[in-house]
Amino acid sequence: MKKAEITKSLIIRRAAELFNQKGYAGSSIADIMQATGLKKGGIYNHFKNKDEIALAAFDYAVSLVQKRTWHVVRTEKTAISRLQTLLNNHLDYLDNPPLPGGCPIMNTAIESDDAYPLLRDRALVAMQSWHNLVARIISIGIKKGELSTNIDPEAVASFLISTIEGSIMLSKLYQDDIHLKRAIAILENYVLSLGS
Amino acid sequence: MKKAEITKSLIIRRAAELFNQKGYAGSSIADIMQATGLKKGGIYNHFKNKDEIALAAFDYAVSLVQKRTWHVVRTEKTAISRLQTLLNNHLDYLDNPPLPGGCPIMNTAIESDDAYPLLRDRALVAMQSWHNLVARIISIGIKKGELSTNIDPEAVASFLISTIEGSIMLSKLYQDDIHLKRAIAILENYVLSLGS
DNA sequence: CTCTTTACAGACCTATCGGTCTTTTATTAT
DNA sequence: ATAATAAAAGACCGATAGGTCTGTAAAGAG
Repeated sequence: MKKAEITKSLIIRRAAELFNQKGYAGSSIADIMQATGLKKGGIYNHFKNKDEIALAAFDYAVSLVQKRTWHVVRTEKTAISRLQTLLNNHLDYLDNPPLPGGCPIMNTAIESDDAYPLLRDRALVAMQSWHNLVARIISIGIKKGELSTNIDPEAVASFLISTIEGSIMLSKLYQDDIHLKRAIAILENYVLSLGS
Repeated sequence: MKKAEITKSLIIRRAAELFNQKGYAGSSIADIMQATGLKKGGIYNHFKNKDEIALAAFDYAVSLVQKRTWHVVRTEKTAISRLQTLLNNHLDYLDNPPLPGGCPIMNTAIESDDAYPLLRDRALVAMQSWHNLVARIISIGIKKGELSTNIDPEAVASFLISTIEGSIMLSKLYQDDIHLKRAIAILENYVLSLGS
C-alpha cells in the first residue's frame, strides 16, 4: 500500500466519524485537518473538494455497516434465524457501533433529503440495498415454506427497518439503549409470528 | 398584536421551516433574511443570536406537531381508538405536514445529539412528552380493562414511536409514502392485538 | 398632531469558510 | 545513491459566516 492510499483512507475514516457525528454542514475542512493531523495541502492532494470527501466518507461508512449485516445473514440458514440475527446485530449499535454517531444511512438521509441531492441519492441506494436484503430473506423463507404465505415481504421489510432505525434514534437521543432493546424485543416476537 | 410580535413570529415561522429542511448548521442568517424579507437589523432586533432563533423555532415546530397530536387524542375515548387515531394522524405527515421537512423532533434529535447540547435537551424533552402521552394512554387502557394486563406501556410506547419515526424517515428518503402506510398498517394490527 | 419610543435598514467588523498555488519535504523507482 | 516523482506544508485568496452599531423611518402614546 502506497503512502497516498494510506493517507487517503485515513482522511476518509476520520471524515466519516466527523460527518456521522456533526453532520456534513456542521463539519469543516479545519475539523478534518485537526482530526487527521494534516494541513490543507495534504487534504486537497487527495480530494478536489469537500463534497468529494463527503461522498467517499459516506460510502466508507455504509461499507462498514453492510459488512456486519451481510456477515450476520450469511451465517444463518433459515429466514427466521436470519431475521433474528439481523435484529440482534443491531443491539450492539450503541455499545459497539461500526461508527460513532449512530446509523450513517439514517443520519445522512435526514440531513441530505432536502438539501444535498448527491448525498441523498447515495443514502437512498444504501437504504434500498438493505431493504432488498430483508425482503429477499423473507421471500426465500416463504418459498421454502418457513414463513406464512400471506405476508408481504416488502411491507415487513419496511416495517422492520423503520422500527430499527427509529429506535436507534430514540436510544441515541435518550442516551439509553433501553428503547432499542424494547423495540427489538417486540420485533423478535413479531418475527416469530411470521412462521407458517 | 404589536408590530414587534408580528415580526418576531414571522421570523420564528420562517426559520422553523428552514431549519427543519436544511438543518441548523445548514441554514444561515442570510437564509433567514431572504425567507423573511428582513435585513440583519430586523432580525437581531428580536433575537440576540442564531442559537436563540434556533431554540424559538424548535419550540414553535414542536408546538405545531403537539397541537395535532393532543387534539387527536382528546377526541377519542378508548385506548385502542386513541392509539389508532394517533397512527392515522401520522399518515398525513407527508401530504399535509405540520411543517415541511419531516418530523422536527427527529430531525433535531439526529442533528443535535452529538453537537448541540441545548437543542438536544429540547428535543429530548419533546420526545419524552410524546412518549409519556402514549404510555399514559396505554396505562389508562389497562386500568380500564380495555387492554391486556401483561403489556408494558413504556415498551409499547417506545416501539410505536420508533416505528412511526423510522417510517417517516424512510418515506421522506424514498419520496414515497408507501413505507409510512405499510408501517402504520402493521402497527394498527399490533394495536388491535393489545386488546384484552 | 406631536413627541417619544421602537423597529428596521444597511454599512461595517472579525473570524472562518472552502479552495488554490507555490514551495518544501518525503517517497519511490532506477 | 540519485534522480524523478509524488505528497504534504502553509501562505494566500475571495466569499460568506455570525454579529455589532448607528442612522433613519415607522409605530404608538398623550
